Amino acid sequence: MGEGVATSTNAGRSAAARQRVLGSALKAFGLHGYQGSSLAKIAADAGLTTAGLLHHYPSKEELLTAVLVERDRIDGARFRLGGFTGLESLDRLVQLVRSNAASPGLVQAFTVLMGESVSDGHPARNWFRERYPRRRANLASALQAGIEAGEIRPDIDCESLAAEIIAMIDGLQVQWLLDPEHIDMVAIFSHYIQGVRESARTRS
Amino acid sequence: MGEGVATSTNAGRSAAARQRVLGSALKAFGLHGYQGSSLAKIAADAGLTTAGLLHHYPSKEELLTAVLVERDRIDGARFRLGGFTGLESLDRLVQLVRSNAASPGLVQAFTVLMGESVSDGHPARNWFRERYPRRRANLASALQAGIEAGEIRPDIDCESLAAEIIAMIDGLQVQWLLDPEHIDMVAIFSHYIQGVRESARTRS
DNA sequence: ATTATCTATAGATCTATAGATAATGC
DNA sequence: ATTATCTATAGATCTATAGATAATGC
Repeated sequence: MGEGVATSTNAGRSAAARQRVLGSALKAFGLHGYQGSSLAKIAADAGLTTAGLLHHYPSKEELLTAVLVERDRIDGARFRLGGFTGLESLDRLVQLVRSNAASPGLVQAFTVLMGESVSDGHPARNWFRERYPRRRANLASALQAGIEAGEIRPDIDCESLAAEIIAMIDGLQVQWLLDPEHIDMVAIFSHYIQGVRESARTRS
Repeated sequence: MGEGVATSTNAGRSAAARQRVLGSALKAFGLHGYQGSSLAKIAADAGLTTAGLLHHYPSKEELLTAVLVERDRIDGARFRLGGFTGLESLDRLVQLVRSNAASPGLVQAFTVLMGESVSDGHPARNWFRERYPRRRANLASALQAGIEAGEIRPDIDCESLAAEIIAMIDGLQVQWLLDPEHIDMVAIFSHYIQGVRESARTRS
């Protein structure tokens, strides 16, 4: 307990309701996509009416934005590779994929929204457009540090390699979500990363 | 013109209308996704009313199915790698990605539907669930032929490598669609395939 | 006689707003 | 006095059906 505000205060009730709504929204978006989810069902799942939900998030678009911002907050450390550089950052990515494999619901929500987001005028489009350069830059600079440490060959194009690795993560998630029994996402990614390591490291 | 049926016959008018509807539907699904597209707008774009469209495709789901079946028909030869085996099939994939890069509308439609399809109960889900094993088996058997020809190392797991390569194609498309100026999908994929070639070929 | 297409509309949504009610805050 | 939540509903969809109309088919 001890954490957060008492639910008998207004601030506490509000914060608790907002959290429940974010959770229900993420679940609904994963199950049915953004366009396929209705505020009424999200609200009911969070124990509110539609009007009650809209008191906290004034439109469906702002609710989606709030969900994405919340993920940014929670994932803050996750994709930031905190402290891992060079070849070590590649192993760290394998760990991230492994932890994704344990959260199919989250992965499904992100994959659905990622797909929807490439359609014109989708409210998540901007978020994804900003997210990818961030992810690429993050990974690219970790790899660049590996070059400077003499661990990675200096002729590697870190930005392109980062895009390539991120594409592999995203693409494998689709096949895995559609057939988790048959596609061993962690094994395939791990094998792929072995190949990247071998071709990227300085020949000794 | 000579091709097809005269548009003054019933069969001809029908076939022409069905084709227009399929084209409008594919365009709409790419722009707004399946859930975000309305039959009224698709019908209007094809020069029909909603009821007129539903005469040809009796429900929205059946329209989506028809769009996907039509793509199967047209792409029949495309992903089938017809005749290419072993390392050559990898070069053929680079050509396919290059031709995709020239059809952003098509790629967008497929990426949106692919994303939506991982949500529960989506009408495209089954199609994608069947499509991926087909694509993987196709590519895997082309690679297997390369092993038998002594061109590819026999310890390569062709099925896993096929899943890996297909994941790369799909993942790159997302980043490319969101930022085509910045992501050179063909260059990155081509570079990736070079790496695959080098690690897969028998050492001489 | 059959087929293509239309008008009209039922019935079920869905998002969002207006305004009431009941709680906490001071 | 402010905030959380509700009831009620406006207004705009959306899919699909019923049944009419106008063309082609034989």
